[in-house]
Amino acid sequence: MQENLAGTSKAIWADGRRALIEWYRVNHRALPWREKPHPYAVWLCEIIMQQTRIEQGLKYWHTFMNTWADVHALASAPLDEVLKAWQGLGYYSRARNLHRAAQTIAFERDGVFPRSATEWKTMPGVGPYTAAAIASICYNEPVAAVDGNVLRVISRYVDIKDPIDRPIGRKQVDTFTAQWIHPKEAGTHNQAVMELGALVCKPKSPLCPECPLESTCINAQPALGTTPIPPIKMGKTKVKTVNLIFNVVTNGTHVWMRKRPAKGIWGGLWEFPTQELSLGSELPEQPPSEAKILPTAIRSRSQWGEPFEHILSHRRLRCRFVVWHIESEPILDQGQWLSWQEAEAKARPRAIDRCWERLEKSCLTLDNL
DNA sequence: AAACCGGGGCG
DNA sequence: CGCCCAGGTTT
Repeated sequence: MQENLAGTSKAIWADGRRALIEWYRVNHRALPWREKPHPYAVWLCEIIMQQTRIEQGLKYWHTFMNTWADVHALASAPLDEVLKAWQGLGYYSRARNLHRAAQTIAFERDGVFPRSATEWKTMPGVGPYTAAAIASICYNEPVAAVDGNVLRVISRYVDIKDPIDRPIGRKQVDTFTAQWIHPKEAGTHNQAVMELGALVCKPKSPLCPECPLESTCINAQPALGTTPIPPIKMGKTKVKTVNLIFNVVTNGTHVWMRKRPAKGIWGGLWEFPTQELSLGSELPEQPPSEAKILPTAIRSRSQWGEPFEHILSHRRLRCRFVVWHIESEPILDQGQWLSWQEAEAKARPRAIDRCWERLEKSCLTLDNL
């Protein structure tokens, strides 16, 4: 593959690069951080957009920019408020790392952003892709930003036969892009490859006839709807099924909630006390025994919510909540009483939010208890 | 090298 | 229902 970069093919890749950048200037989507790239806006955007579609992340980016206009404001905000603004986006460690990096930049670097990709990589939450993206977009440092789009586009373009989700295929993409990156317009070039992947070189049914790289692409398809072409991928880790019972303990005005530990799934978010049922067991038809969850409750009564499913990338959650109306304070391991209004203001996982919606629908919150 | 870590959208 | 998304961190 490296030898393809030498000799005659080198001129071909250069032609493709020129055509690609020209295509980008005409066809790129207008995104707010593209007009005048500022490190804060670009960094924030890159963190939010990790494993996230632009359309989904865009409103979060606006919320963050409007709420915390610069790195000092973000660094001074309570982490809980940052997590609340992040609620619903997923991968919550991104929010915690974003906040930590903001504090480093604001308090230890006096507000001075890193400049090189190498320097950016020392920030929590900033890996090889994000560091290259920021350094190239903001400073035109000639480093290749390789994301999911780039892996797909390049593996097709230079016909990589090894799985790109394994080190062997990944290395070949890195080797090519490192030499292909435009020396003077790295930011435009990187964004052009990604934009091409999003708009033209799509995972299924790529639009080869519209592609600026068609004439130099080894895998270009003559017509639409033809045989799928690389990337070759190995694989998907198996999804495990877990049964969860969310215990909504309330005395009418307040609800018992607890904050999850900072690391692990849904780190730092608030939840109802949750029981994980043993693997393979069915979701029970009857509420769990009162003694197990509310050892000291007096005169409680319970109501089932209807079962629902919540899908994560690596888990299939079969969920059900049970509402415990109690008249005395429960003794639980951790957590605290929150008014429904206070609880509403806490950052919650989507699965807990699903319970919330159903509780509201059954008029169980606030008024109608 | 593989697992973990969310949530949404689309064919 | 499987696949993918402007990936990084931990084991």
